[in-house]
Amino acid sequence: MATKILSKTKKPTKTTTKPVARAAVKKVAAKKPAAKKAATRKPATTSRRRAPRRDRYAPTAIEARWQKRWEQDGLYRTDLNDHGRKKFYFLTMYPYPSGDLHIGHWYAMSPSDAAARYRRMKGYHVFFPMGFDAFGLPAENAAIKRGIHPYKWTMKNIANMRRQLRSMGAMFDWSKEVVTCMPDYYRWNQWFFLQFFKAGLAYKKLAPVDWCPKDQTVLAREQVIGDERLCERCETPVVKRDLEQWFFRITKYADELLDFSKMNWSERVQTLQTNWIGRSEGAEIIFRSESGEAIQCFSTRPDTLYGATFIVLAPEHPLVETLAAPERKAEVEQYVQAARRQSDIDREATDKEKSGFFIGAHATHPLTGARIPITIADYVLMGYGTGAIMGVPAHDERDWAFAKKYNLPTPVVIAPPGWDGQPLAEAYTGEGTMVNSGPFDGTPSADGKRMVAQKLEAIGAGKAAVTYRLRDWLISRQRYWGTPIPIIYCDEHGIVPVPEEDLPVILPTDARVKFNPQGQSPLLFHKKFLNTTCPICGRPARRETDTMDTFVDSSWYQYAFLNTNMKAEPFNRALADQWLPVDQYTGGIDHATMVEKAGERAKKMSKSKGNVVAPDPLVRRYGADTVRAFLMFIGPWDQGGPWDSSGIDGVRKWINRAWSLIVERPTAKGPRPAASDDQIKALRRVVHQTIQRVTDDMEAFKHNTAISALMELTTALARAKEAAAYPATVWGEATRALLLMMAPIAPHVAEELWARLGGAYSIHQQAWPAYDPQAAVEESFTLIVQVNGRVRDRVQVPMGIGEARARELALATPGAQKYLDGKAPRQVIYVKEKLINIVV
RNA sequence: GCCGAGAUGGCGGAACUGGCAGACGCGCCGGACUCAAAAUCCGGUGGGGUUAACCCCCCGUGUGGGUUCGAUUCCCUCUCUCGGCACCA
Repeated sequence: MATKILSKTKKPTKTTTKPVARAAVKKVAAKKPAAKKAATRKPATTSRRRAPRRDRYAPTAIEARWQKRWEQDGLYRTDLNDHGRKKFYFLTMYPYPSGDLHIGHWYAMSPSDAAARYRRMKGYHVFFPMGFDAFGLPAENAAIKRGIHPYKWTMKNIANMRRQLRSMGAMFDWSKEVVTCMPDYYRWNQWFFLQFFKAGLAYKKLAPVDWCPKDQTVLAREQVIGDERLCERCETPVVKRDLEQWFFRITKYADELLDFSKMNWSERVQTLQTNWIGRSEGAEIIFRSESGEAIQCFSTRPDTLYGATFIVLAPEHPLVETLAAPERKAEVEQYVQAARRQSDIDREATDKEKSGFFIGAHATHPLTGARIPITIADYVLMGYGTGAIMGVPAHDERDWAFAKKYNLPTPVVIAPPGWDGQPLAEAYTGEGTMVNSGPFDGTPSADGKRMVAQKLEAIGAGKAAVTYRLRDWLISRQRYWGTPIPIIYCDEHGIVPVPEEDLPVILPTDARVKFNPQGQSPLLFHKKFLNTTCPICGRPARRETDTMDTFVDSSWYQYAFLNTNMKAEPFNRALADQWLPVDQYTGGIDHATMVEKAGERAKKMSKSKGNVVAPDPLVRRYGADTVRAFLMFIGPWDQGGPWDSSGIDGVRKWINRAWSLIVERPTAKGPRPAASDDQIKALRRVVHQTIQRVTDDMEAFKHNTAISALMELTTALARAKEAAAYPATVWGEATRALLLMMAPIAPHVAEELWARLGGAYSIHQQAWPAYDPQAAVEESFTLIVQVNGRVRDRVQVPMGIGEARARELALATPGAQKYLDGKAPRQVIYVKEKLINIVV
């Protein structure tokens, strides 16, 4: 649903000091005294052999301990009524309780959690709720296959997935959890339905649905697999069938959905949305048949009206039967049946030859009065526009193909630029000048569109009109495991909405529900549910037995999380005003493709190898911190990609190194030299440069590069530790900064090490480290010396060097001398604190 | 077909506003430790040429062109990959 797609991460401008920081790291490294190498290893070795097992990094124990403590202390409970700080609402896709979390969930959620934790440390009042999208077909399938009741199956899965989600160590506020299959939740689906019904936005009509002939059931779109359109469960080709269905009139809001002015959506998502809505401007043109019927045709090119030489109706068009000449009825019927039998994929194949059929009737051209034939053809779709078009072969490729096949005339009415008056070799669909168009001759086609529409309106034969590809939302499912639609059918009063005070209409969970579908909702066979009384007259009546699409649940869950009293209202207005809009949503369009990929892979693997990419074993082996950090490290988050665990060792090693940095003594025995002023400066420099890098990366949701920076900092600190003894203030600042920056990414180990350093509980309630630009500043830089754009030398110079001096130094370098070869420079380009390019 | 995103070592990926391409990690190679292996630690690692060695040189960010002192970065062409839409009138 369009409303589900929220904005992606913003891209703040970013300033990195990467090369500078790197130089600093190297510098710190270079300070490593030769003594280190020479130092005798023996004592260190023995001590390492004796001591190590006791204090090795043991993720499982640490993680369990801190998770318990956080839970006890309610560390992640958000007081929604606290107005003190700037709010930040993180929303992530709530999972379907399929039974097991897969790696795609972790991929979507860990970076979200890291971002949420980062915001919290930056002083925001963060809300990060979690829940379950608990209605849906898999529960019913499980019931059919294994005889477990959908409710039981769902609840069992939710219990397991809660445990798995907790093992991630995310800062979800479980006190606000929502489970959509609970009456307190779905009663509001029903309530919304009733409001829509009253406003005329919920209506019922006959509509074609996907139908599996073997399972005797209606399928949701996502249950129809692949281009072959096979049933998900039994791989039988799906067919179309007409059934009475409930709809929400979302098309009424199409234009509103296209207005992005108040949205902060990415280009890509806007395009998707625009595509999806498919707005077309044009005109509705009424052709009268000779029998007097009005045929409404939609066209985006009213300017080509004078070139219309035939009318095409969709085979399903309601006028087909009325208009067909008696002697052609049989054949028309045959063609219509053939078209209906085709699967969508055949019908919609663009390269297929156009087929059509003259139905033996004619219509009158509204402007010229010409007599033009009425045909039916399967390239016209009932579901779009009016289901009828005017055929303008000279200016539409499909009409061209159709006209050529059936030898219809193709008069040119839009002259292409520089047209020589000769017949065209193919359809010309571009803009041009109107010709052979009576009073409109000479009008540019762009203006003609408007003018022709006005003319039609003036004579009552049409008007300017807009159509959309977007259809109304079909919300009914002939299924058991969903929200009952709160409607009652009375013989006397027809369709009667359930009174609001009677909500919720409870989905019966007793054993009398038969799940094997008969092409109708299983609820139809549940007499106690089915039979009720009419709210108006009190006489026996029947309930609607269809249930709602699960998208209804998820279209408002961001409100439900903010609700503290689901019994009284769907959401709390004051809290909604305070907390919405959602500040960051993950799980939308981009990550959806990742989850799909992970899902596909999992499917494939389960088929071929009998195993699935499950996070649990990984967590047991590496710990949640490593798994989280690895998922964030592998690449830019929004690019996704297939799951591949090679490389996870690198992340594990990093956390290990951070562990030893804090926990272990320096390798070398005996006193280290006191750190020199230069060493202290260099250490603080790398610390503060890293703070800057990591802060920028966290802001930009670039966890991969944030982790790289932290790895570099860890290395630099480890080397510094071996090289010298730093004053407690300096060393403390450095190690604290490292841990604080690790906290969002690897929350458990950061908390543990923080505690060991004597830090106040909890690290997750500390402020994000402040960046000191003074400390980060470099004293010198490497001036690149180029001759004709190629690097020929480098020279280390002080920061803030003037151009004249830089030029002097650069020209004096051996590299420059060699390539200048005595020639005088023609031009010298100086880029401040970067390079000098000498052009000869 | 249309729209969008992308293409950088053996692999995942990095690169500010046009300024040292390949950060960080994996893998691989070499070394230390070990009876040995694992683990750990240290060093190396784009390709080619040249050298006894150090040095040094050339090529290199999908293709071809352009702008520029200088292009992974900006512009145009083409190829391929991924995603969306697709007989939408």
